[in-house]
Amino acid sequence: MLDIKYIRDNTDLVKANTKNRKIDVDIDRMLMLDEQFRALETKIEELRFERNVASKTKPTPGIIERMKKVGDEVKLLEDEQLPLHEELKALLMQIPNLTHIDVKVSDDEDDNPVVEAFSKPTKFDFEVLDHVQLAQKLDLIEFDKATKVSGAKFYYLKNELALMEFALIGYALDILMKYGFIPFTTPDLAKREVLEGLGFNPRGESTQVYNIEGTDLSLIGTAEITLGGYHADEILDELELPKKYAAVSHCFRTEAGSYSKYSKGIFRVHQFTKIEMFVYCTPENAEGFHKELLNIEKEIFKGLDIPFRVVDHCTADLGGPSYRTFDLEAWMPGKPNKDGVMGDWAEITSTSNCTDYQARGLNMKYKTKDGKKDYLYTLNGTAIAITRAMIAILENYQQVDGTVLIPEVLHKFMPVKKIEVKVKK
RNA sequence: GGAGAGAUGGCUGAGCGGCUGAAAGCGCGUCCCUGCUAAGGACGUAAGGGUGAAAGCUCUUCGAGGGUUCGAAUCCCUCUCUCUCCGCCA
Repeated sequence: MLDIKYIRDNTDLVKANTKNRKIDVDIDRMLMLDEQFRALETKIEELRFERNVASKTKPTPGIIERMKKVGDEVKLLEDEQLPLHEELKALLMQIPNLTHIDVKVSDDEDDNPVVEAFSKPTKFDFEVLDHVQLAQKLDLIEFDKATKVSGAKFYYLKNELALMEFALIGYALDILMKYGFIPFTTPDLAKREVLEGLGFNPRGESTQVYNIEGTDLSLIGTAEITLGGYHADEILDELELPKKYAAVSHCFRTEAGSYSKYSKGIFRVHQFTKIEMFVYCTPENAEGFHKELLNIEKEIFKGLDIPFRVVDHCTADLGGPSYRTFDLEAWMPGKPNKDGVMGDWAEITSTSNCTDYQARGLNMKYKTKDGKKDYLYTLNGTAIAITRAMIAILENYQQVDGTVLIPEVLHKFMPVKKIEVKVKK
């Protein structure tokens, strides 16, 4: 969340930013609630002060009578204050983070400028198949069985593709270790307060989050949640920064309201495996680490030899906590573009600089040598999202003879170099 | 799942209705003495909020939430977590 004092002092700026982000929050109402809340707070404090003074010593019967009234009045005012505070907080949490000066202002969420294009789309001299067709021919994914067992948008990975999950994990972790990331596996469930503190909304109408009935737990949609909650309510020493973490986790998403979006095969699913990078650092280092995260993502996909480009999220497409977000989009030969022609770019990774927005939500600070305290900056980035990477590999590495080659960098992590049609036994 | 013990500041740990935002020790900081180390002394040292230009004044917080009371770290209820023992189990 943003600092409410900042919003008070920079109301016009915050309003404009919120509008650019296409978020509809009644900021005037929030400020009005804030003012009422503080006015009540002052009254309550005066009464409590009176009571505290009286309570220092044994009171006379007269004072006891007076204090009974004071107590009742405090209670009354508190009851009046509570709903104000709740609405205020709810509104405050809806206000998105500030936006990097270089981010394109646009109200079209597809209007993300391409900032770097590294390679040309893969060329084929035969008719390409999409990953669903390839997976079927090569017996790599089971959709029908998954539907039977778990429902739509679930899948079983099978044969070489099941092995490839572990190979991709091994490959990506090797690179992350090189950059000094501490490897983690984390819980797949997290508390509501953690999700909310990080700027995820587990209860809204179009929530992406699965909640566990009868608990305050949610299935995580990304390890950003468990890595971001890791230092909740802590004050870190500046000397131990940065903290660079990388976690392998399952990710669960309801995909509510995403029916119109491209969702063939394993592109948009309820569950997948992902390695997430997360960095805690000081404000002045955040931009540098954002670049580093992006560079690592690029290194991973350059190594896999997948054509990709980098886009810079426009204001309409930025998530609430993000100050700036870059995506890697891979070339997916089997994905139809908006004109219905086969082949399109599709998101495979995303890295965000969340400045102090998440740290304020979870009360995470750092302390300098001279004892100054301030909120940490947090950044996150996808090292590899397994299903999306698999689509890119299958579709870009398909051969004229119907086989799929395994990227060379994965060879040391897998016992096969080529995916072939299985002989039925 | 059953039985018991516990949860207090950066840490250890006292307090068990009012003078306790909290003894003592450790740690940390500033200064003094000594000055090669080691040791010694003085003072300071929780977080968050309101108000204020600031100094200051003030409120809240002793796992969380609720209750009793003029007054709660202290009493009552509920929950969460930790530890020990038993059971079960990958």
